Amino acid sequence: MAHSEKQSGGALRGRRRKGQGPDLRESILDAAEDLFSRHGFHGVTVRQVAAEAGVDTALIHYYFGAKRELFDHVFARRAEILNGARLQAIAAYRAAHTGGDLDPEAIIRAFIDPMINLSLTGDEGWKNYFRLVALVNNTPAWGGETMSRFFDPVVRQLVDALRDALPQAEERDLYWCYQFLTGALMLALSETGRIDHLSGDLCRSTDLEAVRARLYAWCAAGLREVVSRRL
Amino acid sequence: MAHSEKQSGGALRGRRRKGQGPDLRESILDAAEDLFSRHGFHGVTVRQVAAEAGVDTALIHYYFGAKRELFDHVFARRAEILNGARLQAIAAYRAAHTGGDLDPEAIIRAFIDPMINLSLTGDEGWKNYFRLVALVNNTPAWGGETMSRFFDPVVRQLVDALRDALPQAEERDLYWCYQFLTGALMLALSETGRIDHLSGDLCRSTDLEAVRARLYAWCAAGLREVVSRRL
DNA sequence: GTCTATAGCTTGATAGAC
DNA sequence: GTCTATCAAGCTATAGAC
Repeated sequence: MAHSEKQSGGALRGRRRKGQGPDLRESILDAAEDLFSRHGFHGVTVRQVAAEAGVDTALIHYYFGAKRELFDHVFARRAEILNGARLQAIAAYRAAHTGGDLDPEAIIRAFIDPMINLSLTGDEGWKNYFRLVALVNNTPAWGGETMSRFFDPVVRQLVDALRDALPQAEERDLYWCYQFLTGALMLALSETGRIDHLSGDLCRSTDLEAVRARLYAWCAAGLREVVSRRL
Repeated sequence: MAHSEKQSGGALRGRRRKGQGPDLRESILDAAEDLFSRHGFHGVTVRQVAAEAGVDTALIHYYFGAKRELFDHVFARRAEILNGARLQAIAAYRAAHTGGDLDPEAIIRAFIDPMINLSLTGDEGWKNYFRLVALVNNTPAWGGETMSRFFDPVVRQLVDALRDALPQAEERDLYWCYQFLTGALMLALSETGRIDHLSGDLCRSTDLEAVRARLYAWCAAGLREVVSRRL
C-alpha cells in the first residue's frame, strides 16, 4: 500500500534499466526466488535476499513493500508465462484434432511438456520457480488458496479436455486423477535429490528427460484404469 | 547437548506422567506437530508451541533443547510406529503368497494402506504428522536427506517386493514409479483443500476413502504401463 | 533510485527462584 | 519439573540524506 502507486504507475515500468547496468528489480526477484524456493517464506530474511541480490534491504521495501508482497511478486512473475505456454499447448492440440478422437495422454503431455521444457532449456530461475510452486502446493496454511488463485484456469482447461477425451468418465475421477498427477509432477520438478540417494544414483532427480519418458505413460494409464473401474 | 543426559537417561523415561495430569512432554510434541505441519519449521516460534501446549517456553528447552531438536523429536516420534506397520503389512502379504505370483497392486496397497488407516482412524495427530512429512518431502534444503534417513528402509522393502512381482522390470523404472507414487500419496495425505475448491466441492481432500478407491489402481496401472513400454 | 542509520519489535535461549 | 524474568541477537520496516 505504501508503494502501490510506484508499482502501478508507468514511470517505473516505462523506463526501467535505462540500458546501463543490471536491472536491480529483476535481480531482487531472482535472489528472492532462489532463496524462497529452498527455504520457504519464513526461512528467508529480507536481509538475505538483499545480500544475495547485492543491494540494500531498504531498496527491496522501496520496490515491493512488505516481505509478503515480495513473495507474491516472485510467485506471480513466471505464472503468466507458464500459464500462457500451457494454455497454448492444450489449445494447439485441440485445434489439431477437431472432430477426431482426443488422446488423454497427448492432453497430459500438452499440460506438462511446457513445464519440463522450461525447466530444461530455460534459465536456472525456472528450476527455482518450480521448486517454489511445489513448496506452495504442499503448504496447508495458504498453499491451496494460492495455487488455486494462480493456476485453476489452466487446470480447468486440462480437465475440460480430458472430459472431452473421456466422455464416459465420472467428473470426480477426473479431479482425483489431476491431484495424483500434480503431486507426482511437482515432486519431480522440485528435484529434491531423494531419488538419487534412494536408488544409489541409478536415477538422478535432475534428469527430467527420464521423468518425461515415464510420467505421461504413468498418468495416462492410471487415468484410463481409474475411469474404467467405475463403469 | 545441554539436555542429552536427560533425554537418554532413564530417570525421565522411567517414571513419566506418574498418573496425575496430562503428560506435558507429549503435549508439547502434539502442539509442535500441529503447528510445524501447518507452517513449517521456520513458520513457528517456540513461544507459539508453548502457548498451544499450555506451558512455558523454558520447559520446551528443558525437555528438548534447541528448536531444531524439538522438530526432530516430532518427526521421529511417529516414524517408528508407521514404519513398523508398513513393514509388517508388506511382510504379511509376502508370507501369504510364497511361491505364487505377487500382485503389484496388492504390494502397493500394503505400503499405503497403513498410512490411510492411521489418518482415518487414529487421532488427529496422525493427520498433522502426514502433513508434516509431505512438507518435508518437498523441502529441497534438507527434506531429501531427512526423508531418506527415516523412510528409506521401508521404501527398499517396497521396491524389493515390486521387483519380485515384476522381475522383467528395469531397476530404474521401479524407482521412478516410486517417486511418482510418493508424490501423489503425500499430496493426498496432506489434505490441502485445493481439490475441494477446484472441483466445486465435488471432491473433498479429507475423503481418504475416495483416495484409497483410486490411488492403488492409478499407481498399479501406471507401473504396469511404464514397465511394459521399456520391453 | 539508492544507501545509511536506526527505531521498534520478536526471536531463541538461559539463569535462577521455587 | 515448572515458572519468572531477562538478555543478546536478529528481524522487518521506515525516515531521511544524497
